Amino acid sequence: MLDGRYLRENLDAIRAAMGARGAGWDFDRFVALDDERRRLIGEVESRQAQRNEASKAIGELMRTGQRDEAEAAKQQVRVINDEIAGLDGGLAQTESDLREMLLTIPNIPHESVPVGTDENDNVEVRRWGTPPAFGFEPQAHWDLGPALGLIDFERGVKLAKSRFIVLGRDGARLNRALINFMLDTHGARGYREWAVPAMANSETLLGTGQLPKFADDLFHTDEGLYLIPTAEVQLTNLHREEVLEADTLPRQYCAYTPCFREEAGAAGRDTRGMIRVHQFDKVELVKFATPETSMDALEGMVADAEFILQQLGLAYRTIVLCTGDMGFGAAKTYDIEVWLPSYDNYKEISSCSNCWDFQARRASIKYRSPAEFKGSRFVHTLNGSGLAVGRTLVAVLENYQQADGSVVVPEVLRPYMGGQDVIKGEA
RNA sequence: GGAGGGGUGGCAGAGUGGUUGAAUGCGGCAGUCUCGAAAACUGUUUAGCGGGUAUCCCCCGCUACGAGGGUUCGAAUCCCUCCCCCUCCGCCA
Repeated sequence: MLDGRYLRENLDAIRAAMGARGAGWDFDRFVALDDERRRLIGEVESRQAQRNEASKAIGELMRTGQRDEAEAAKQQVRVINDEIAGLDGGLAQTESDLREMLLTIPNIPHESVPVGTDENDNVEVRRWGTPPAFGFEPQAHWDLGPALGLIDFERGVKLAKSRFIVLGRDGARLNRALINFMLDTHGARGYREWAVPAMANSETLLGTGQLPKFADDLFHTDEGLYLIPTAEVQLTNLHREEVLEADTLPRQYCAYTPCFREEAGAAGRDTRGMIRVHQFDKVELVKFATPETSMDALEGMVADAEFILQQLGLAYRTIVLCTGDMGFGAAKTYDIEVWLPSYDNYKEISSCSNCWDFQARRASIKYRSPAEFKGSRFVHTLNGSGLAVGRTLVAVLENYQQADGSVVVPEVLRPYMGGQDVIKGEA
């Protein structure tokens, strides 16, 4: 959510920013609603002041026994109250319209973000590693995984529905090894670990921006709860409606959770394999930072996510998303893409964003620094995958496969696999 | 799930319809004292919104005592619904 006052005072700049994003928004309606809102507030408040004054006087009249005068005054206040009620109705409607508008306007791109219309305008910033050269025809994970008994697509469908998978044997162990490796690695680099609910309420989803605009992407229960699409939701909302002390910033959090996505509108995309499924595991990174440091914090977070891939020896490239390709709440986003032989290309495995004060304003997450300023200010929130575990598992299988159909376990994972160095099919 | 109790400022805890945004205590901040600190004493200490001035300095007003509705001239105080917490019972990993 953007600040209504800031919006009002920077209409032209924000109009241009939304143009760069390719996001349509009715600025004229906003201005009209905002003017109307302030006019009504003025009217309502002046009458409320009258009423408070009169009520106080009535109390005095009652105490001194002037009943007739009191009754007359009461009648006057009733009239005022009727007026207030009438104005209030209009004000409530105007404010809810306004709030709805503010909740659906996307974030303003940071000045360092390249302007563009879609993913073709994203800019690669670096590459690391070399895609493996196989002396044989490499298999895609959707062939390799089932052959080794690691991934079972059919049973995933049997247990739930399509786009759910089952991991078996060393697939399950490798998945768990990746989770533990990622958590331990980030933990050693200054991220505090949390375990959070896999379900969240609507206030929480509103705070991070999944609601109200993207309800179709979420699974929900008939009790009004939603399955989380990412731990970002929970880690960021840990501090919803809180004021943090500046000397505790930046805060760096991480958590492993399953993630659930309806993937409405993704029919036909990535249908093969486990690249796009309804449930996957992810280790998430979240930071709370001051406005002065948040851009550096973003670079650091990207480096932390990249470090996992470096440790795993997986080739990747990092790109910065252009204005037209960024997510709703992001001011700047880097995607990290890992090399996947089956795609003969790089495929997204992490997305790290600085949301600026966009989520903080929605969720009311502030910080105070008495030595620097009075009161409190909104923090900046950042989030990034560190990494998507399912896709990492795919990348390990495909990049580490051998001519005989086995898979070498990356060295850093072996301690998490009981020393196992190769994955073979069942004997 | 059943029965009962309760949700007030950073914390503790008063307040059951009329200058109560809210006593008191603790904590925090500032000052006096001190070489400095402690103690003591004095003062101060919520947030959001609207307007003025103008821009984070102050002034005026409105709103907020779990959330939402209602009664009333007026509600932290009365009524209804919901949420949450505590105690006991039941159930359960």
